[in-house]
Amino acid sequence: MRASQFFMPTLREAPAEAELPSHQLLLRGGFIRKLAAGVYTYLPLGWRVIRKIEQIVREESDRIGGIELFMPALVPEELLDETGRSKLDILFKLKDRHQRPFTLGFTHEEVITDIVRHTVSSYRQMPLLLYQIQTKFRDEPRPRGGVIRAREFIMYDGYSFDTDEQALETMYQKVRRAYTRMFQRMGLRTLIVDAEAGAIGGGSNEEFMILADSGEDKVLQCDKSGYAANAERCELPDPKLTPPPIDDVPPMQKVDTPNARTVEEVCAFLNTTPDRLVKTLLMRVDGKPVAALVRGDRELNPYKLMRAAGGESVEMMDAETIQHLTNAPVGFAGPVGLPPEVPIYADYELRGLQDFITGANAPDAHLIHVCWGRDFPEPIWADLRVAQAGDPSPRHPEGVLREVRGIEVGHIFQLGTKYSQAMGAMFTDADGTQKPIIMGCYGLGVSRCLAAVVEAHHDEDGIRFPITVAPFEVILILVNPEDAEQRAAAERLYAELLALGVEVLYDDRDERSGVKFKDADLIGIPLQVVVGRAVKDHQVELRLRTDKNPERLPLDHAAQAIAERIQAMKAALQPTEEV
RNA sequence: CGGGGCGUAGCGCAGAUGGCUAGCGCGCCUGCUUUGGGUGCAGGAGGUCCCCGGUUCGAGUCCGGGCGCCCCGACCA
Repeated sequence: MRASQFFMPTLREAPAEAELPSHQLLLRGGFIRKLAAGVYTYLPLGWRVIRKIEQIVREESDRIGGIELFMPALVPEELLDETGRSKLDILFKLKDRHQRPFTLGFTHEEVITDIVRHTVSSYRQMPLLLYQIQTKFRDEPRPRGGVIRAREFIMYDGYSFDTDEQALETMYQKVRRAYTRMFQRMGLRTLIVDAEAGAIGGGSNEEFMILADSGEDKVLQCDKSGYAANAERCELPDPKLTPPPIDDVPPMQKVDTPNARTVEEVCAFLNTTPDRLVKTLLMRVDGKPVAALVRGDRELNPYKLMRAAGGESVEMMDAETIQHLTNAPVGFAGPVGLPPEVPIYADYELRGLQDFITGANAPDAHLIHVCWGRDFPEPIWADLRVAQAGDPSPRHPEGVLREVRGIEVGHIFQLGTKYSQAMGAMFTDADGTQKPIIMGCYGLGVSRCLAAVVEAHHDEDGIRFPITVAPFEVILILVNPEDAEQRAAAERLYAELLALGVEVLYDDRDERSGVKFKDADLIGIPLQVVVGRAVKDHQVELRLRTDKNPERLPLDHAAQAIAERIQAMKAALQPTEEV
């Protein structure tokens, strides 16, 4: 491609709207352009990278037997009614001319399950792995960081169908290895972490994170074992604390705490510290009221409560019900005197705490000298609090959790029968019985990977693309277009590189050399070939975007040498993981 | 949805206390110049000052309402 004929509007200054390096560089380099919040055009350079990423994802999916198809972006809302997901607030909704409600596809479990329930009826038709690469629509509450979190974005989504849990596990592990290979090929070093399933649901699931300080997700990593988990999922061990003796604890006593609702306010009022307080959170698990106790300086992880209570959904209780249950406004709930039908769960840590302060279930009042087992029944002990850096590892006795930040680029799920059950996707097994199909689903953010690659590979001059996803492999810089000798050499080398199948961007623009060098660095092409003054010696210069020391090549052999160099650079990104 | 910030030329910005033809840098166009890291000189084009309403002799500037965008948090596949 000749740069003079190409469309690459680079910017000297970064637009003020961009803060993350990847966002700034993609904008400046002419890879993307914003149309609305979280809605982006992929300009030619960006689109070339997207297509490279897609191709890697395709090849690795096909390698493990995946079959590509393409589903509609328009999804009838009633299909999502079957699983209850039509209620999700991130859906873009619209109506057709007959006022029939549609949504724009945000993920396609229902659509693929609809196809499969009408076409797969025998165990002989499985295992099956179907996938697509398609634009997804999610009306995110807060789009962020350019294409990192967009409202319209390109996603790979794969769906597997198996006859039993064992087969699903085999499939899941295959996809997991394929993902590892995909990211390796893109030059992304990923960390696989345990995760929350969110709106997708189902059983065990893992996220692929690339580590970056700008990442949205908090990841906790054990420094002794290989355990790593999204902070929202991270388990904590039962410290097996011995309850302190309560013989000398004075009787429970009600004290007035006017307008003191938050932990800070109560502590200030009673002149104590948050670790002497026990917070009582009233929640609903599968719609039923549940109380959760955590220490005042801790945070409840609602998903942990949900799992401890054996439920599938969890939400905060509304203020009205809290008022009704506790006879007090929000802020004064406590475990003492709750209706017996409200089960009380408490974090493991509280087993080692007695003589604490809680809400009194009365307006403007708290209780002091409270003891569990004495003033209210012994609660159900469970791991309930949000893990944080410095907490003990759940997998190693001496391990400590450390916090890192990550960008989630992939998420894989063992769904089980969540969708097949809800939508009636059944098959006949070898023994003639009807069973629900066992599903898995696998998402990978293609457009997010574009940003992630830049986030992981840049310096102060611009992007440093790994050769496997670079928009071009080589940029051929003609220093002085007026110089006939240079021009002839560049034209010749350009033709030779094209003939060898090299993806080359030939900067033949009528610009000063400085502009060309700056642009070359900015857009991050991994190999720069400079046709300049060395032409007098029948030589050109080859330099790497990552190492500016030039190497001189004789013009006659330059094309071949460059092609070989590209092969070597690609080989270095070949995945090590086998499937 | 809560908190903070911003909206003036394609991009980055300046335009106290209301006042004349609304500025600067970059980019763009023309000519010359220059050709190994965003060259220099000269000339030029380009604006519903986010929108609506109000106050005023007069509003980019003040007031009211709205919209858009960014950041932090909540949320998140």
